[in-house]
Amino acid sequence: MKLLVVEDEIALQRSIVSYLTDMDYICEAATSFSEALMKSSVHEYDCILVDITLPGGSGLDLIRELKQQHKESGLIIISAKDSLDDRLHGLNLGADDYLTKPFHLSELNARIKALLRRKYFNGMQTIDVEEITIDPSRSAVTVHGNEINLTKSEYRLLLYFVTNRERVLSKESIAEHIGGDQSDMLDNLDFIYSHIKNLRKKVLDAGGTDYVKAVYGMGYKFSTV
Amino acid sequence: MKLLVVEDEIALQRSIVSYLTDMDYICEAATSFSEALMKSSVHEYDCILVDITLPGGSGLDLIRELKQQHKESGLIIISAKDSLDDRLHGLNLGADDYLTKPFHLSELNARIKALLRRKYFNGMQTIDVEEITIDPSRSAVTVHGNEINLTKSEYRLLLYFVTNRERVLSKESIAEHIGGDQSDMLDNLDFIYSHIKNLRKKVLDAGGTDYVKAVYGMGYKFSTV
DNA sequence: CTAGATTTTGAAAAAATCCTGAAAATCAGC
DNA sequence: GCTGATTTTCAGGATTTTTTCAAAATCTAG
Repeated sequence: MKLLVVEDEIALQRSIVSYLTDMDYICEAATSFSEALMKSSVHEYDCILVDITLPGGSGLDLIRELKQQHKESGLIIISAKDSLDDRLHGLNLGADDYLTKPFHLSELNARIKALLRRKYFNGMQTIDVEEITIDPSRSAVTVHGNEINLTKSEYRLLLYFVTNRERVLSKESIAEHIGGDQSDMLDNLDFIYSHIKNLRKKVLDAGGTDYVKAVYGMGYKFSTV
Repeated sequence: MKLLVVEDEIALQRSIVSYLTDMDYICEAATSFSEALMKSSVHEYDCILVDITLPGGSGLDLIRELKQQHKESGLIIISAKDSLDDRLHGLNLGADDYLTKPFHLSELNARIKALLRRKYFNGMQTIDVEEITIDPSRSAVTVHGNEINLTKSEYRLLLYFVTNRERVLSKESIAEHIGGDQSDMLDNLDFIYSHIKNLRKKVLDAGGTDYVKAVYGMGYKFSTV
């Protein structure tokens, strides 16, 4: 399996490449958009990792280009940004998964493995967490294969959770990711409770497990471990 | 943690330095443009506070210089002006945060804390001290690999300790770091005893060592030597 | 060694947070 | 404009954490 790592922070790039090489992947690296495009036009990669916070142009454009050039390559976004728009945008442009910095290399490895398995075994572009599957292109969610009906807020909430697994997410940041654009509504975050309650209920009613754990005083964590 | 305070109003400079020293930061001060550049070229500071209304040259130029000189230092602008332009300008030149006069010292402290946290903990995978491992991205703490469950205050306390190893931390500064946001006047610091007791107990129960040493009459020191 | 100050400890009061159910407000489609 | 769905607010009770308090243990100065 051959990978391309597009990352301008040399230290991070090195540690990623080193780790993935140890995992028996064949790795190449690029530090800029142009280099990434050039390399990907010559070689065929099973999976491309892209840091969309790369300087010198929007990373999202690179994703569009890469996806056009190499429809077969899996695409994983690495981002320092914490913005829902960027993620949805990236996923809509055809990325298969994404990872928010900082991340564990083992987590990256797991994502790559999952992506390659999906890519080569069923070709579905979905985010899978245990019995929950999210299809961002359709904004559809299934539990044990049965589709459940989520409201927009619940869907955003779930997406924010599953893309930040095992992390403690503050109610403030959750509110931002549900609310969309309004950033100065710090007065009352109680509506979070309702959305979490409703999401939990729908997942449980569909026979799923409640992975949403409250972390007292800190927020919530979507934990499958 | 080492800070440089660039402020020409002596009274304000004194009160800032005095307060931040109480918070157990190591502080140095500069009263002019040239002094700031000189000091910053000799020492490496974790964070530099700049009053951009400094006489003898535009403070924004100083920011540009400082940022060129020391890309690693965090940079917080202090200004009497309340203009959006100045703020944007400063941030565009590479400042990390911005504070408008007059401000509460506790507010300044909060900004510094947040900046240092971003600077040092984002991108860092874990903080390891002997058998204790802290994963800031997950707010998780393990002792000998076993996760222990800390409350918010205990977690903040531990984080403050491990990032200031071998230094005596006053009860006042510890209280500040636990309290987080509201920080006016803390008449009674006894609650620290409870948090320290609980943190010690949880670490010991997990088979760890108690590195929290009381320094009679001075405060506490997290010492592994 | 003693006296006074400081730290430790346990327990109880106070405060904060989370969960739930239901009502009020808002939004979207017709 | 109406109607149903969605979002937000609100109040209670349950739970957890934080803070207070007082007694016991420990420490330092003199």
